[in-house]
Amino acid sequence: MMTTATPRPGGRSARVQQAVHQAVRSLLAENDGDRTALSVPLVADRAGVNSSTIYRRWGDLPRLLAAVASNQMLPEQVEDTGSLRGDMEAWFIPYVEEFSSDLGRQVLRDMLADGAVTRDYFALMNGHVEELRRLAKARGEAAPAARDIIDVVVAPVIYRILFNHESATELNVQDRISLLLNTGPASSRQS
Amino acid sequence: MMTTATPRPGGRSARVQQAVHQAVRSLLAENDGDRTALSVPLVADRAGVNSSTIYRRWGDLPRLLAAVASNQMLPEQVEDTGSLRGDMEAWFIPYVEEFSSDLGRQVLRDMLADGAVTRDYFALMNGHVEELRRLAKARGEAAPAARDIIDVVVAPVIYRILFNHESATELNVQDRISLLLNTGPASSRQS
DNA sequence: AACCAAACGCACAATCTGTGCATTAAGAGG
DNA sequence: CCTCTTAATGCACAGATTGTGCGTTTGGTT
Repeated sequence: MMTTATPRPGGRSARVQQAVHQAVRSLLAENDGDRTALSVPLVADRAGVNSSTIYRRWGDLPRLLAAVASNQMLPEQVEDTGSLRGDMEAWFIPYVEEFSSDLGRQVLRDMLADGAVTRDYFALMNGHVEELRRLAKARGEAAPAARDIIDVVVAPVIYRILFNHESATELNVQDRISLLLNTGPASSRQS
Repeated sequence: MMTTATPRPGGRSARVQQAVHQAVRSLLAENDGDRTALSVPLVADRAGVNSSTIYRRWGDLPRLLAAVASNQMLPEQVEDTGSLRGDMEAWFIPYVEEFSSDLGRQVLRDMLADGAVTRDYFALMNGHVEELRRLAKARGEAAPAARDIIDVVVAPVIYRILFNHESATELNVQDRISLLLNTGPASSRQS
């Protein structure tokens, strides 16, 4: 995906990458996402691979973790459910469910450690948002600007996950979608 | 601040903490925020302190970096400029200027590595937001809910800094504040 | 002045990092 | 099927880092 494009996608390279990624995931799960419990040699042993391979392909542990994270965090493909609201819920709610957990939050943070990976990921997210809009327009629905979808729905949710460890229920994703689509509770309650 | 509360605030402990924090900051600045260029012994030497001291007080390098970051990221105190808009601009714009830079973004990420520190920081941020509202209400102004201030202004800005490396000018903080205060461009441009 | 607990420095074994050099395997072309 | 080419991997190892047991120092207290 947004890992290093392998010139030989079917061969040993691919097997090694899969083994290493799997090793990272299982080790993280075993230690509840504690980074200090991981090391390059540990991952290498678990993957049945030499440490030097990891150093060469990924540079260091944080970047390996970032690569694994970005693969794990791919949101589901956008699907046509018949309405923009439906599409957004089907696309974003499972995503939030997964990454608002303790382990999911750690995965998010791992990805943030590598700036290049993170930007690629943002671009991918943006692509999915554009796809949502394309589907809506094809149905004749009005669609908010991509920028607004990010700013009103995605950003506050991710921000609150990262900074305040909020759970999926606290985050109230459906309300945020309603807010975006101008059909929910008032957007700015003054007091 | 939100580092370990020292039972002996005036003594050697305080001096050591200051020396270590300063050492981290200067080393990070010298290496443009490259974490791989730092290590516990390096910081210890620079601070004129033994490595074991750092291991004991902070546990490991990521947590030390998180502690330093959270101290560095304190937003200015909220001040009364005569209007909510003015208060918000005076409070948030310099903050964004500082942390939208490459180095600032790295500091943000360092803080995120420690969940406890991050939550404390969120609480502090929330406190400042409440202070903004208190001042506004004391002047007889209407004030948006704290939750909305975070979701409309703070979250999108921080999200875009973290995930898309946007610069202060791209972020358009003033427009976001206008959006919050319902006096700016339409909140949701449909197309 | 004497005491106590917290904080620190020292020393050191275990582990990890990262790189030169040899070896293997995937894919291309005959 | 065989050979060739080269990217990818394994091996070995010097240097650096991690993290802890133990003795010493410091600062607040009585």
